[in-house]
Amino acid sequence: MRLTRRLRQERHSELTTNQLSVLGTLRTNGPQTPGAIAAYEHVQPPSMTRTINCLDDAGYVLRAPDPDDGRQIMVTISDKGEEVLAAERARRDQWLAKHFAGLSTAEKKTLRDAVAILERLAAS
Amino acid sequence: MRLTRRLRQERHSELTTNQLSVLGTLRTNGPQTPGAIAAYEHVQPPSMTRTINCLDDAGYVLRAPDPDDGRQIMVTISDKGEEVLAAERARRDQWLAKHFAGLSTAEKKTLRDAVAILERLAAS
DNA sequence: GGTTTTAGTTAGCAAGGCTAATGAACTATG
DNA sequence: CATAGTTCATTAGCCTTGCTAACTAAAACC
Repeated sequence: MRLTRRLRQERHSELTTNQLSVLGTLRTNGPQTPGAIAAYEHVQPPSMTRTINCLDDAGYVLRAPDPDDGRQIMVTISDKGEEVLAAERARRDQWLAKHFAGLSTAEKKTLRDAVAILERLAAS
Repeated sequence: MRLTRRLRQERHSELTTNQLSVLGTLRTNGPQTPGAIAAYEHVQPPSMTRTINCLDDAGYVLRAPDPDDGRQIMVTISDKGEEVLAAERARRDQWLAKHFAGLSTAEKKTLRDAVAILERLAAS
């Protein structure tokens, strides 16, 4: 919890950390249905619907009906979404460069390794 | 974000992860003023006031005026708070035992080392 | 003794969790 | 093929928890 809030302090874009996370998922994994995004982000579908609404209203994502299955909807990141994500990434790189400067090579490797392990635990 | 929400799913007590975090801080670091807790948890004082109100109303913490400085207030974990924290810890131990069973000794060491590094980054 | 600073709180706003319920589209079964 | 069940997204309504701005009371400082 402390780490999450520490990172929230670094956000300076117009988007929240949640919204950036969803946008990053769309960029990395490609267009997804709301249900798939919700599962990946570990929230219930209604929570994701609301986040997608915010992103949609502001033009960061696009909704398109699935031609094969009328129940499903594909969510895609828009050009505007790509731009804001790139800007945030640049800012994050600066932050990382500044704070990782004080870490040794071994410490950086420890963090990289830990990320892989935690990704697995989070997905389980 | 994904990891935070993954962990939220494991909560089964009557308290939220935020409230448990504050309670854990009080147990580990002893009685604190609201301002000190807010700084440690990386939130603004009004946010912490509200969380403490919730915990206070439910009897998990106690507020006591500071005899030396009339502006300050000391927040202390109550017996009920200790109990719920112990119960949550037992549940967490079960979860860890289950999910860490699939990790090697080296992987567990990596996670322990990473925690120390991240604590430093969060505090900076 | 009056001004400034500091600590905690109150008020009000927005984001984002959740469950329950709804509606539309797909699937399966008799 | 019709009907019943399932699945997906959404809506509605609740609560917690961030925030800033404003307020009160106590302390500190000319």
